[in-house]
Amino acid sequence: MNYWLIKSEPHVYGIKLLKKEKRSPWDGVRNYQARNMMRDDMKIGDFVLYYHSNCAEPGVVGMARVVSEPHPDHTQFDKKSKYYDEKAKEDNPRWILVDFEYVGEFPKAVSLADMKADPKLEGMVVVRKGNRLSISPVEGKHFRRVCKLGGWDPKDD
DNA sequence: GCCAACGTTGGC
DNA sequence: GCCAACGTTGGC
Repeated sequence: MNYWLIKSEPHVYGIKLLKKEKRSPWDGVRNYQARNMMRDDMKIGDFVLYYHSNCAEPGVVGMARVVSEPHPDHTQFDKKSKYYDEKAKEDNPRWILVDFEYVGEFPKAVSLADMKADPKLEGMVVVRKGNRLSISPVEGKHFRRVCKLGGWDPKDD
């Protein structure tokens, strides 16, 4: 079992929208490190901390789960999409993603400030200065700590 | 292959 | 809106 953190901007695709749609392909990722993690390392059933970025109070707001094998991001072939990539071909896709499923909202959000202030979360990728990766691996001990801070019982998973 | 210029992310 | 960090692009 691996744990992850994914960032999304709440005004673009917030956790409320994932809740409504139940599951979603994580399209639009155009960073090779993030792609490689989805393509090579994510497994069905892995738990994912859902993080809101670029907003008044950035932080982890809930839980999601990997629910698909890796497959091509269809937006790379769509000329009308802002994520269209002219170098990507149907028989040789460049961008690969997985689908995530809504699991739940935390009873209380865990803000970035809270995480930075918690000695138990030292070293976690998301609290590191200058971190811009939209997907990052999370250690089990950090995952459990964030759940605890959010009032989320991992036994519910 | 180096590296300057440029673009994007995202906290503040 | 500012700016630090850092990925990407393209000239050479």
